[in-house]
Amino acid sequence: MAEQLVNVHDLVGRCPYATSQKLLAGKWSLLIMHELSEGPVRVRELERRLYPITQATLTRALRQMEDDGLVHREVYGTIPPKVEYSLTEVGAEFKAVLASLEKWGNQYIDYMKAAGRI
Amino acid sequence: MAEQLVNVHDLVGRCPYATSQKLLAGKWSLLIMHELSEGPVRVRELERRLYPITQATLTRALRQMEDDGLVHREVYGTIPPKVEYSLTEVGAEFKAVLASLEKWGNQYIDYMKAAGRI
DNA sequence: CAGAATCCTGAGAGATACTG
DNA sequence: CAGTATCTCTCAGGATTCTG
Repeated sequence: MAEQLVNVHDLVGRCPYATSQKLLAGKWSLLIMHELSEGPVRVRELERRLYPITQATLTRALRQMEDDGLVHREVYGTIPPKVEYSLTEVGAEFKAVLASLEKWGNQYIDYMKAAGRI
Repeated sequence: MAEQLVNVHDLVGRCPYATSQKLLAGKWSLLIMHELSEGPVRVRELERRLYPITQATLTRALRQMEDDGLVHREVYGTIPPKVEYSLTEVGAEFKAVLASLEKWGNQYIDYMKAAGRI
């Protein structure tokens, strides 16, 4: 019996780690999830908070995340236009991850500072 | 008073989210953390589990993570060579994040399947 | 077995200008 | 204000070869 080598790319949609990696791959997705974690935010406001992200990049990221089912896009038919992004149901569940990530991130920062590596 | 725009890149080393994003940015870091979460693993074994990662890419990633203080490299002066990677103290703390990520990842997969989007 | 050294490619992100 | 359309460019990652 030859050893079977599993291609990890094929695990997206099956393995929670491979899937998460894919979803969070971008340079901005994690930060966007965090910004939306406390409620809907308008595009312009996101742009400010994520400075120096560019409009094109932000739009691309948000659309991708919408396709991935993480965020919801709410369009108000007003002039001037108003669009708010918020977390979907599954997206909101991600807040648990954000919480543990925040905790660990702070531990990490403290640790590295104490070790003089920051 | 002009509005101050904070550059999120400057938050690395201060904000837990910006910092985590930076650390997990790579295509493989999250998966490597997971593979090492249950104990030391030899390079060759990592290569197999992370197929189709290339040797050069794996080495680069591991060295970066070593610099970041996430993993430890143990060299056994034997012939043939044997090198094991393991999580450092802070690296091991990351297992809490992996746990919540695993939970969420599975929720996500189930949710998307139920919605027929996978 | 582990990894160094090269070269190369492509996808993602930045910059810019324009529209309803 | 939100979004589209291009174009450019960087660099992370892939492929390959070589060594102790």
